[in-house]
Amino acid sequence: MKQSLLFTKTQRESPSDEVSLNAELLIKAGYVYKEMSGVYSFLPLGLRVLKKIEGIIREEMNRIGGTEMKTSIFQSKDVWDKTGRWDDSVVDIWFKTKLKNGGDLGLSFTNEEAYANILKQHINSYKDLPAYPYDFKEIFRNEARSKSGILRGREFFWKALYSFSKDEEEHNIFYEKAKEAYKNIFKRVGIGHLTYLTFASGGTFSKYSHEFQTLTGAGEDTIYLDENRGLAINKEIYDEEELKFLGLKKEDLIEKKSIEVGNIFSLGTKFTEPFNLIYKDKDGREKLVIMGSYGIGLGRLMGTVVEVLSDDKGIIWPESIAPFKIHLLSLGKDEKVLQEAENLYKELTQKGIEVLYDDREDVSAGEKFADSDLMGIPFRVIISNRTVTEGGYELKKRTEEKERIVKREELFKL
RNA sequence: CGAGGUGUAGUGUAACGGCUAACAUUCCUGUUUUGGGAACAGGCGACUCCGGGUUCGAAUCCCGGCACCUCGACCA
Repeated sequence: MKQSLLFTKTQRESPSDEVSLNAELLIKAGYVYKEMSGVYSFLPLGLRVLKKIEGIIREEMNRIGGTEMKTSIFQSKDVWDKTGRWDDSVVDIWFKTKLKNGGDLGLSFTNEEAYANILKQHINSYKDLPAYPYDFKEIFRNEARSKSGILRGREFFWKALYSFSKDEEEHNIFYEKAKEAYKNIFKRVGIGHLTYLTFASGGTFSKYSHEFQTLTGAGEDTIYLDENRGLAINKEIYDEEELKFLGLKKEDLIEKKSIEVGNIFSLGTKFTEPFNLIYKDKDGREKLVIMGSYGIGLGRLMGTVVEVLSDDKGIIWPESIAPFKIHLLSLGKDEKVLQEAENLYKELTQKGIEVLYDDREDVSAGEKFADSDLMGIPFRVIISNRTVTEGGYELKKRTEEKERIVKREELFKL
């Protein structure tokens, strides 16, 4: 993409109504626009990052047998009455409205009931199981207070997968696979080294759920971490008894602030029972389906990466989720420079390499550098009078201080 | 929802109860410039969050509302 066609503009000053680092940088660099508290629009650059994250999650979900679909954001009262979760005294974060004919309508705040209801139409036999449907979707929660930029919003984009299994054993096998898939996801988006499997409250059907907590001061959770074992326990359930049960020693644990970037949960028959979601086993006996849920907030994940991987100049995207791989800058308006930059842009683009080409002719070098640092694209390639004279291109990684001259072969090898 | 704070051009800030609401940046025009947010000149851009009140006079004081931020409560 040519930067002259990118309508978004960087800002020098931080917005006065944002304190959190992720929002500050994403707004300054033109990735997101704040509509209202807890509600952000994703601009072209922001959407590209979100799509990259989506792609990684999709690959990992498909690899463990996930089948993607798209469920509606609109939810009917009837479905949610089955579990009692339509009731405002049970769930107070619904956004609800009325249809023209007076009927009730709610906007999805989670998906368990919707999935159980849909699967009810299709699951009859043990031959139909297991099933691992999932979707990417907007979720709406009327939070009393949103905070921390895009880390906790009233509208957010998530991936939710629900597992439907014949029995506990089959469920547990998938649950472990999901755990590994989640580890892969966080590793691939660049925060694996700071993300820990964390034991958290499990509810009625299992002793624990598992959260994936990324260490950052911007987080709203407190965990007790055993760094050597790579395990943590959420403060919510932290006590002597739990520690003993998990085999964790108090003296090995350190208290850390963290943000929950994902969670996986065994639901047992909590949602299948109200929907009478049953199947016939080999002997013709009816059994309730065992369910599990697996969620990741994509916007939160994106914000967490910014929190954890930025410096005083701006964002530092990992290659895997950067909006572009290369930021190509032309300096000055010398004909030769512009021509060479244009050629390189075309060539790289034709090879399928994502390039943001800063082709603005009337912008000073310093401003281009500052913009580039702020946006955080992994590789910067500069074409200027200097490089034209010397031959080759100037290459600098966002994570490195010094640039170096590379020949075209070397660049294309990258 | 409880507590505290803040609302002024697109953005960031300033202005004693008193002149045409100022400065920087962005943007536009022109000249000059091009390796770390360049220089000069000129210009556009604000019902000072909304509604009411006090006052000869309100961005400024008072009341009510709304919005935003922070702490807490809440939070699969």
